[in-house]
Parts: sequence; C-alpha cells; structure tokens
Amino acid sequence: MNYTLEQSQSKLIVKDLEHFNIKHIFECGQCFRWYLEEDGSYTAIAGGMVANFLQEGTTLYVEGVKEKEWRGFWHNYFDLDRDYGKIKEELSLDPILKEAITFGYGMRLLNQDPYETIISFIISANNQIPRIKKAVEAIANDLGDYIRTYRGRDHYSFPEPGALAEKTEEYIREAYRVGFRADRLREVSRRIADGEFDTSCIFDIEHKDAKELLTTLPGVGPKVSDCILLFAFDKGEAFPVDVWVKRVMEYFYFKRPATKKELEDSGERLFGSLAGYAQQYLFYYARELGIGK
DNA sequence: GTCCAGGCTTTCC
DNA sequence: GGAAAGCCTGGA
Repeated sequence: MNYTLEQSQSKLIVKDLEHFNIKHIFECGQCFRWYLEEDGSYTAIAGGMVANFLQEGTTLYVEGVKEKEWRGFWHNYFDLDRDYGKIKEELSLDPILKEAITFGYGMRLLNQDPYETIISFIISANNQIPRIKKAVEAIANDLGDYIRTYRGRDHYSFPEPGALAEKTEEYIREAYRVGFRADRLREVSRRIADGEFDTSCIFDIEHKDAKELLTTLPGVGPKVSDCILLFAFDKGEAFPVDVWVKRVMEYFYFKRPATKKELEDSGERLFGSLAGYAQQYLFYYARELGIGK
C-alpha cells in the first residue's frame, strides 16, 4: 500500500491509509488485546509493544511506535501488503457482501502471534468478548513481562507457552476465571512448550491439513481452528462458523435453518479463497446490526 | 463413519 | 435468567 510515514515529536503519523479503519479492525472480534480510550483512540498490545492509535480520516496518529518498529512489526501486523481494494471488489459482486463491506469497509485481517491466538480462541469457546478480553489480560498481567504504563494502565506482554504449562489446572481456572477451559489451556501450552506440537510448520501446509492438525489440540474444534488459521497463520480461505455467521448465512443466503455441514461448506462454495475475508465482513455486519437475532 | 443431546464455568446484558 | 466467536463425551 502507498502510504507515507512522518515522525512528529513523539508521534508517528501515517498518512493516506486506504481500506483501513481502526475501529473496524479491532472490533470485528479477531483480537482481544486492545482498549477503546475516551478520546476514541485504541490502545493495543502486540509485538512486545504498547501502541495507541487515533484515526482521523485516512491519517493515523500513532503513539509509542518508532518508524523502525512500524516497518518491522506493525506494517505486517495490519496486513498492509495486501490489496484490500481487489478483495473488496471481488467480494462485492455478491450483493449481500457488498452491503457488509460498505458497513465495515476498513476491516483488515491482522497477522497475530500464533500461540497467543491459539490460547485466546480456546478461551473464546462458549464465551463473551468482554470476558475473553479479561481472561487474556489476566494471563498477561500474571505471567507476561511488564512493558509500560499508559494512561494509568500497566501493560504486559503475552507469556511464552512454558509459563502457562507450569501452572496447575486449578490455578489457571481460579486466577483467570476460564472455567472448564483451564485444563485445555494448560495441556496445549505444555505440548507447544515441550515441542510436541510445532506451530511454525502450520504456515507451510494447506488449510485443510492445517485445520486437521490444529483440531488434535484439546479445546480446538472446527470453529476455533479456523479462527486461529485465519488470524495467525494467513489462511484466508478459513471460514469460521460461529453463531453470528450461522445467523447471517441462514438469514441472507439459505433463508432457512441450515445444518452445520451446509454452513461450513458455504464459505468455499460462495467465496472461494476469500472466504475468511467474507466471514469477517459478515461477522462485523451481523453483530453490529444484530441480524437474525 | 456421522450426527446429535447434554454438560460445562462464569459473567454480561 | 438467558445467552455467550464451542468443545467433548457418549450413544444412536
């Protein structure tokens, strides 16, 4: 993408951002480590950094990030090498998606840390976004490294797998309020820490095989697996079917109740290799408008 | 092999 | 008090 970077005193100014809206990006449910500040800016923790983003039009004011860090981390985190204009054009051939894209025009799929994403989405099962955010934050505050204090809040990085693997199920359940998910978090962390499960190889295998491999982890079913693949492993064809996607697909496309398999297959059938992008536009659209509820 | 009901922790609306 | 970005188990 052709944008320009400017360093102005303590802030980094990113100009001429296209297909980029910080609210759409953080509030489409793909990421849990962010805070909406009173001035409408977003503070996010990623890559061992705490950054604050305030968007005005196509300009982004960034606090806490140096130019080198933007180029070395945030550029890729925000998926800025991808041509969203082309993706949106192709998906807009579908009239329903055209509407969803008009609504969430600035959504981008973040490239997030694999382990943090795996843990976050195991926690997401049968859970609500505010609670998921609290649990992820509690884990980081307890086991992560202190980064800095910003607007009165202390921020910590997300820990390495070994840290959670060392804790007991009881401790994890009570300290982070994750209920029945506690032992899954411990076991998955242990497998990754011990090298039993190699996350890096998932980048190199195709979506279907990657999904099968991830679902061998306790707490990772088809939906959670597709979320992890879409948000951390660059698998744009992954189509996570959650309650909102079920609602929106039944409401707009099937116009009747659909089976689990019909819903899972509909991503590839309707949107092909862009199913994951379609899913995000539809999810944001459905949830913000309460469609099918 | 596939499908489905019931249970699961806790909090938020 | 029901619902929540579901998964796991057991049984048909």
